[in-house]
Amino acid sequence: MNIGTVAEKSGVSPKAIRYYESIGLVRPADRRPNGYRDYSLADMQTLNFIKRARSLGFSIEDVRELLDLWQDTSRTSAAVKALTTRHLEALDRKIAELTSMRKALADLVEHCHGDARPDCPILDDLERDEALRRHAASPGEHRYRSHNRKAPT
Amino acid sequence: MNIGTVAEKSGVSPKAIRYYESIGLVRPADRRPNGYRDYSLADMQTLNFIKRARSLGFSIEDVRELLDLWQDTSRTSAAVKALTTRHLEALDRKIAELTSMRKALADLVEHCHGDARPDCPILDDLERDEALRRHAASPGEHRYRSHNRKAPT
DNA sequence: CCTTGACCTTCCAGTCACTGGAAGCTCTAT
DNA sequence: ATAGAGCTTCCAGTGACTGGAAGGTCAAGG
Repeated sequence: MNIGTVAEKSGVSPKAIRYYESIGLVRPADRRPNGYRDYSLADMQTLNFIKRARSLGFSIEDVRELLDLWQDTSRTSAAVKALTTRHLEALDRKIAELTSMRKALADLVEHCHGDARPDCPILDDLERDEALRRHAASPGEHRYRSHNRKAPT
Repeated sequence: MNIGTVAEKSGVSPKAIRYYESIGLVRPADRRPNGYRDYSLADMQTLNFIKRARSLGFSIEDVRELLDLWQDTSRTSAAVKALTTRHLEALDRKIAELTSMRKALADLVEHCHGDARPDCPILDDLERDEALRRHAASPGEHRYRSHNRKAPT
């Protein structure tokens, strides 16, 4: 199988496949007399495995470990679970971070009139220094009243 | 103010400040006779603004636009809101993507015994090709029964 | 037989937002 | 005088590729 064929079937681009080979994630492909890479069904399975792992957000280094475990018949499921749990926890941290950003932004967007006037609570928030932002957590809408000053030059 | 001082006060590292200058995000700092950069309070306010915008997940290019809007007294709050809404939507997409990964992983982790045996539903999932994975969505636990085969060599 | 176009090859550059480190100059305190 | 901290510039590296250039190969059609 040529690289284009295996790429299409596995959903991994030819560029990515060559890249994986160059970093030693997959073993170097066999070559035909004309120099073209030649892939077997087993190679395609490996690429599918990688594709799926990547789509679950595992890093290349994680995938390297997962491939090792997959290949190793004397692995323990505990090792696989530990690796996966670690990744899951990292995902949770990332989701929490983004969700916190999302919340702050939604809050800001909600209070911006979005009209032709320049007053904007979003810019007010960005401009405000951190200590003030913490104190500004009191209830009521007055904290969104615009009090822009000229930007520093 | 030296770069180290303004870095500490703004929470932006000296490296990052120099980087921002090099890409034209902030105007070149004044220099003292000895060649050291010299920062004003206004410069620090700009750095604070950038710091806060970055912490809300805005890209550098977004921050560039936000700074322009901030500096522009004839801006409209509609423009600021549009930019922010665009970013908010991107965040939502990212969160949805990560949450979907998280769900799949949590499902997998839950069904992995995590003991000394090699059977592992996580590896089974990674190994399974996509068409099969879709079909395997039937209820019941049998779909997690391990049926590892030797890894391709 | 020749051409066209789709493949394939390698290698280099660029992405994003910095950080690390080297080599060298300046300042402050002892 | 010297030590150590802080400043300068510049180059390289990060992650996981993608884009593109320059050139070889293959299959089909005229």
